[in-house]
Amino acid sequence: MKALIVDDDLALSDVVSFTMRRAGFDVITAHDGRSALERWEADDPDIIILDLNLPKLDGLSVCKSIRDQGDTPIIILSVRGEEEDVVKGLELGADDYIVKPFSPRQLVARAEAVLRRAKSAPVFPGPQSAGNFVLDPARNEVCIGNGDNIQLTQLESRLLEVLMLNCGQVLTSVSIIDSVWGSNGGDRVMLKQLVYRLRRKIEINPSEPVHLITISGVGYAFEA
Amino acid sequence: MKALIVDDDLALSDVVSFTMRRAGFDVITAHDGRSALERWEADDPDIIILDLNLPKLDGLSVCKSIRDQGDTPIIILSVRGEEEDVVKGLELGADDYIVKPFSPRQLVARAEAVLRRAKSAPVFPGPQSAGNFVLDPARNEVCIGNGDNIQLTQLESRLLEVLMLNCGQVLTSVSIIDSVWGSNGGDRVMLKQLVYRLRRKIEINPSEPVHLITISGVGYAFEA
DNA sequence: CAGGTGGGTCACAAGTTGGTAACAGGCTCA
DNA sequence: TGAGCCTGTTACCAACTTGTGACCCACCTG
Repeated sequence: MKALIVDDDLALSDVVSFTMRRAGFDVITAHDGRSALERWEADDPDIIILDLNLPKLDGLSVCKSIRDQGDTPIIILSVRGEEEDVVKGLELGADDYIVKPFSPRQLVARAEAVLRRAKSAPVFPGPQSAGNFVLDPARNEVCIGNGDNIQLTQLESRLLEVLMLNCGQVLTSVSIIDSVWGSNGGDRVMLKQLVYRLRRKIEINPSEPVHLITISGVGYAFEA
Repeated sequence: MKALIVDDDLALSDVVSFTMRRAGFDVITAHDGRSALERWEADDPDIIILDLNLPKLDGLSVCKSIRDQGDTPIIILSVRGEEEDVVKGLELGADDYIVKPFSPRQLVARAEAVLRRAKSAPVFPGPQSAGNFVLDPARNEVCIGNGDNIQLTQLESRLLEVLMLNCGQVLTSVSIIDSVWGSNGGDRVMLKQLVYRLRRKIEINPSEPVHLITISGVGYAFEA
C-alpha cells in the first residue's frame, strides 16, 4: 500500500510519514500542490493524505484535479475553523477528513477504514444484491430471501437501487433526491412519500422498518 | 443533452431516436462502428446508446476506444444470448446494458439513471473512536464500551465529535461554539444546555461527569 | 456579609421532521 | 372511451429538537 502525504509543514509531514510507515505503508511526500499532482501521476498511490493549506496550488484544487482524473481515496487534513473548506472538499469527492491536532493512531485508523470502503464498493450496473435482497433494475423487481418477486414502480426501483448501491451507508435526503429525480427534480415531501410506499412493499412491518432506516435530520440508509 | 445512437438496424434506430427525442434529447445516429467513433469525436455527445452487433467495427471495440479516450457514459444494447459480450462490455467500462426487446420508456429511464449516477453521492466521514467511545457522525449514534448504541441529536453528535477529535485536550467555550454552530451561531447559554443534554445521555451519573469535564472559566474537555 | 459570576437543572413553547392518509391529474393499455 | 396504476400534492398528527427564561447553588471578592 502506497500513501502520498501532502503537507507544507515539514515537521508534521515527518510525523505523519513515520506513523504511516510504521503502519506498513510505503510513503511518498509532497510539500506543495503542484508537486502533489506530479507525484500522484508518477507514483499512483493507493491513498492520499492532503492538507488544505498548500503553496502554489491549494488543496481543494488538488482534490478536484485528482477526482477529475481518477478515484484515488483522499483524506483531508484541516485545522479548526476551516469547516467550510472541509465540506467543499467532501463535495468535491474527498473520502474523509480529520481535524488537526489528531493522534497518529486515529489517522491510520481512518486511512484503513477508507481503503476498506473503497475496495468494497465496486459500482456495477445490472442486478444489485445486498444481504438477501436481489434487485433487478431492468425489470423493477426485487426478490427478498427466497420469497416471491415483488413488483416495484420505476421510482421505487431507483430509490432502492441507490440505497442498495450504498448499502450500510447513510445518504442525505438531498443526495437521494438528486439520484432519484435528478438535480432539480424532487423535494423532501416526494421522497417522504416514496419511502413510505417502498416500505409498504419491502418491510415486514412498515411502521418498524429494519431495512430502510430513517436517520432523523440527515436522510436514510439501507441495511441488509 | 445529446445522445449518440449506434445501431445498424434502421427500424430500431428510428424508434429509439424518436423516443429519446421526445424525452428531450438531441439525437445523433450512426449505423456502423467506424462512423460511430467519428460522430463521437465530432459531436461530443453526453451519452451513447451502443448496439454490439455492428458492421465494420464491432461494438466492443467501439466501447474500448471510447473508454480509452474519454468517459462518455455508454449503455449497451444486446440481444439475449450475448451475455458474455455484455459482461465484456461492462468490464471495458460501459455503464449499463439493456436487453432487446425493451420498451422505449425503459431505455429513457436507464439513460437518465446513468446520467444521474455519473455525478454520484457525497460520502460521509467515518466513525470516530476515543477510549471505549465509538461515534458514528453520519448516524448520530455513539456506542460506549460494548453497550447499546445511544441515539444523539445532530447538535449533540457534533459536540461529541469535536470533543472526541481533541480527546484529553481542553477546548474553550468559544472554539466549541464555533465548531458546533458555526462562527456566528451560538452563545454560552446554548452550549450549557447542550452539554447538559449530552451528559444525560453519555454519563452514568450526569451530575458527576467523568467524560465531559468542565474546566471552570475556560471550557470543556473530553476524557476517555 | 452582600453582591456578582459561572455553571447546572428544569420546564415550556415554537419550530421542524417524518409517517400516514386521501385525493387528483395524467398516462397506459385494453 | 374507461379502468387501473403511478406520481405529485395537500393535509394532519405525533414525536422530537432546539432555543429561551427562570431558578438554584457554589465560589470568589470587596
